[in-house]
Amino acid sequence: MQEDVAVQRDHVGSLAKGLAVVEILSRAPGGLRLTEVAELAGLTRAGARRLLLTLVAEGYAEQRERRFVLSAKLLSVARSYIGEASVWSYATPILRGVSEALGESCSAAVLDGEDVVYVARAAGRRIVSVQLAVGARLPAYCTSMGRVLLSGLDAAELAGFLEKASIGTNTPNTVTDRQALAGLVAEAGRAGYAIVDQELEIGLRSIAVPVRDRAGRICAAVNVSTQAARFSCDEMHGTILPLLKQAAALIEDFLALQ
Amino acid sequence: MQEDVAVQRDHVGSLAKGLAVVEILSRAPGGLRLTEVAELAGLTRAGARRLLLTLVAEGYAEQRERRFVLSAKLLSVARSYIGEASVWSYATPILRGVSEALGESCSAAVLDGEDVVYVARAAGRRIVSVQLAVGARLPAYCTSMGRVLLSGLDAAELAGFLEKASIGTNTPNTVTDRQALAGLVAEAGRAGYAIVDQELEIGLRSIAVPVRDRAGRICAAVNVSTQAARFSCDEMHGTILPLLKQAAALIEDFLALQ
DNA sequence: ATACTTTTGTTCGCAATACGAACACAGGAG
DNA sequence: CTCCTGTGTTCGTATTGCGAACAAAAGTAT
Repeated sequence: MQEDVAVQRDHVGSLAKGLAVVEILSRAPGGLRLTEVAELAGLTRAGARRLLLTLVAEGYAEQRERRFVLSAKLLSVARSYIGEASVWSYATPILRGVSEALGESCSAAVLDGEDVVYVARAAGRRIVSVQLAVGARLPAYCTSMGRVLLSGLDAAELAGFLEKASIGTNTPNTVTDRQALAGLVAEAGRAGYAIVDQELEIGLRSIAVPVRDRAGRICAAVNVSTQAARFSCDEMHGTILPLLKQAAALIEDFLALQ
Repeated sequence: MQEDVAVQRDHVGSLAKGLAVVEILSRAPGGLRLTEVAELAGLTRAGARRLLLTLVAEGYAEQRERRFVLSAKLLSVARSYIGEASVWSYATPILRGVSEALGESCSAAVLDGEDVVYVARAAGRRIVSVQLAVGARLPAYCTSMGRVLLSGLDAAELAGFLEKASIGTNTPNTVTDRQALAGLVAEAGRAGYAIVDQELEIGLRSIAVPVRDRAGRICAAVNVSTQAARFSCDEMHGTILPLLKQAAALIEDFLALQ
C-alpha cells in the first residue's frame, strides 16, 4: 500500500494517458475521431483533444479532416531503438527473461537440413540443466523445436523430409514411425506448439512454439527444456507455454521491421 | 502569434517531455543513467526521474541497475502501423513482386518532417543492394521518394519546407540550390515520377512514383533503388517506371476502399 | 432549401498535478 | 577508510492540465 502511494507520487499521469492514446491510435489504422478517442481512453473530450493535439505537435500523429492517425514517426523511433541489431542478438534478452522466470534453459533454433541449429540461448540457473550452445545441432524429428519448424513445411517438403531423414531410437519413448511423426508434426502445426517427452534423452522434456516472419512463415522456434522431473506435460502447457508465446511475439515484432 | 498561444494552451508539456525522453532512450542502446537523461532532455533530475519511472510503469522502459533502457513495447506498438490491417501490409507483397522482377530493392515511404520514413520494403537479391529497413529515415530533398512526396505539398507548404530544411552536399551531384530544388519537385509533380541520380550517395540511383489516396492527394511514394552501374536513367524510365506505376495503382486500389 | 443533432473548438476559473529544492541515502573511486 | 557523485525521498507551491459551459462547425434528415 505504501509502495503504491510512492509509485503514485512519481507517476506522471499526463504522460501515461498520452501513451495510452498512442496505443489506441496504433490499433486504428483508419484513424479515430476525437470523440472515439475520448471514449476509448476514458477521458473527457477536452482532455483527449489536448493529448491528441500534443501528439500532432510532436509529430507522432496527424490530423486528417476529423480523424487522428498515427504518423510514421513512431516507426522511425522504433527503428532507432533496434538500430543495427540482428534478430538473435535482439532476442537473447527476451529468452533470458523467460529463462529467469522459470529457472530453466530457453533457446531459439532454425531448421537446417535434418537438424535444428541453436541460434540463441539463455541458460537456466539449475545445476542440472541443458548444455547446448549456440551452433549446436540436434535432429529435428525428435525435438520440440524441430517438430514446430517441420510444421512450417508444405506437404511435399515434409514428406520428402520424413522419407530421407535418419531416424533412430534414442530412448524407449522415441517415436520412429514416419507416419506417426507426420501426425505429430501436423498436430504441432494445429496446436501451435509441440511438447517432446523424453524422446531425445531420458529425463529431458521440452516445449516449443514457432516464430513467424513478416510474411507469416515459420522461420524459427523458441523452446524451454527442463528435466522431466520438474514439470509435467500439463504444467508445461499451463505455465511455460504462455511465456514462450509472449517471447515469440516479441521476436516477431522485431522481424516485422525487417 | 495568436496561433502560437492557442497551440500552447492545448499543449500537454508533460507528454511532450515524456516523448522526448523516449526518443533519447531510443538512441542509446546501452541505456542511460538518470543524470544522463536529465541532461540530454534539459530537465531536472527529479523531473526526468518521474518521466522515466512512468515509462517503466507503463512498460515502455526497464530499469536495469542504474540504467534505463527502452523495452520492446515500443516495437510492439510501432508494429501496428504496418500491421495486418494496414495498407503497408497489403503493399509488401506488391513491392516484392517488383523487387523479384528486377532483382532490386523496392520500397514505400511517407513524408515525416524533413525526411521520408520507410514503411514497407522488399529487398533485392543482389549482394550489393540497398540496406534500408522499415523505420529508416532519409532526407526528403535529395531522394526520389522525397521529391515525389514534396510535389504533393501546396505552394506555401513547399516554400516553407525549402526555407527550413537542412540541406547539405552529400555528393558532387547533390542539388542544394533551393530554387533548383523547387524546380525538381515541380518537375516530379508534372512528370508523375522522379529520378535521383547519385545525389544521396555515389553509385545510388533511384526512381519513385507517387501513391494517391482516395481523395487524390499524394500520401506515399514507392521506389526502386539500384546501383547506378546497373540501370541508366533511360533504362529506369523505360523498364522500371511502368512496374512502379503498376504497383502504385494496386496500392491505390486498396486505399480507394478506405 | 431548412431544422435539428452531433461533434469539434474555445474560454476560463481552479484544483490537482507536476514541479524543483533540499536533504538523506547509496554507490563508486581512490 | 574518506570523499565525491549519483540516486531516492519529501514537501511546499506554482503552474500546468483539468472539465464545464458555451460557441461554432459539420453532419443528417426532411
